[in-house]
Amino acid sequence: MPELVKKCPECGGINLNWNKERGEIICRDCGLVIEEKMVDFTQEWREFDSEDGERRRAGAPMTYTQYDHGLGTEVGQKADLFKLGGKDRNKFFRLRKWQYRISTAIERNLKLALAELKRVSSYLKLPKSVEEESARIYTLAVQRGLVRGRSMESVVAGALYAACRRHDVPRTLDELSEASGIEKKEIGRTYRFVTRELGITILPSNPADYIARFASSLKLNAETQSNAIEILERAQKAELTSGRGPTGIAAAALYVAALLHGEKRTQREVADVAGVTEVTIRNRYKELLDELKLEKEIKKKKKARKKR
DNA sequence: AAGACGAAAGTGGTTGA
DNA sequence: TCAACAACTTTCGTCTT
Repeated sequence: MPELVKKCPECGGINLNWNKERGEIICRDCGLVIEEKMVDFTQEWREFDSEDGERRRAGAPMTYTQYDHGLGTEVGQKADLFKLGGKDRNKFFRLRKWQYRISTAIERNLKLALAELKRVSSYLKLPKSVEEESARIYTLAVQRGLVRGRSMESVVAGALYAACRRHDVPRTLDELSEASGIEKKEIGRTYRFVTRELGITILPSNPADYIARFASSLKLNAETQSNAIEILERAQKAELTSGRGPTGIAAAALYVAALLHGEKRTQREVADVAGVTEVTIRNRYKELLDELKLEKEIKKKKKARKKR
């Protein structure tokens, strides 16, 4: 936990939960997401085998976010020139030419793409692990020639979207779209294409993964939030969730939970943060009421309000 | 007047013949 | 490759608070 944040600015509670993977600090008392999208400060050593503890002294960790995996060697250093005699100097130029040739179109493409990837990733403040994963996916995509016929940016966005999903830090297509400037449709298309071609299996994202983020932007308290998750679990048991958009379900669960806790939000407000329409919320909401027998509770609430 | 509700038509994607 | 289909959106009129 970084030292900067010790208390929750909302309720003053010190019971904070730092979720490194998601880059979030969540107040257990009031549910406020204090440092959403915070960068992950932990180092990534996972490229190394842990059997040999000394190994980490061998250099910086290999990383996919450097276009040559951080292992590149420059042949063209000027200082070396003066150490060489005439013959060797020819050799030097030959080597340099060779080096130039192998820095193929692929590598140049990668260099550009990874710059773009970093840009978008930092705009969304995604954890390093996700950035790494998406860089890996993009690299594979380039090697398989999947970028041909598609814009580099859209493939980058697709890779990021996939990586987010794999790490259970889902971002909506809308968010990716805003960050990358690529149309939602296009991102979805390349995302599907790339994952299919690379044989990457991605489970449908869990609606619960969206709750914390949505609840935070709606400024709902922790009780409401955990209630929403509870509703979600019941919905899953009633098989209301399969085939539906996870964001819509999450939004509806939050909407109901907010009603039940007397922190009513309009359908529009909830719809906006979840990136769905009111109609979808209504449909999910209705299903929730039907299947989970929540009508009574809602009616109770209404009566309670009338009394006042 | 704003919010909630629901019907109807349209969109983009999946599936199965 | 095409048609049927499900989920979701857009739009719009009506009812409720």
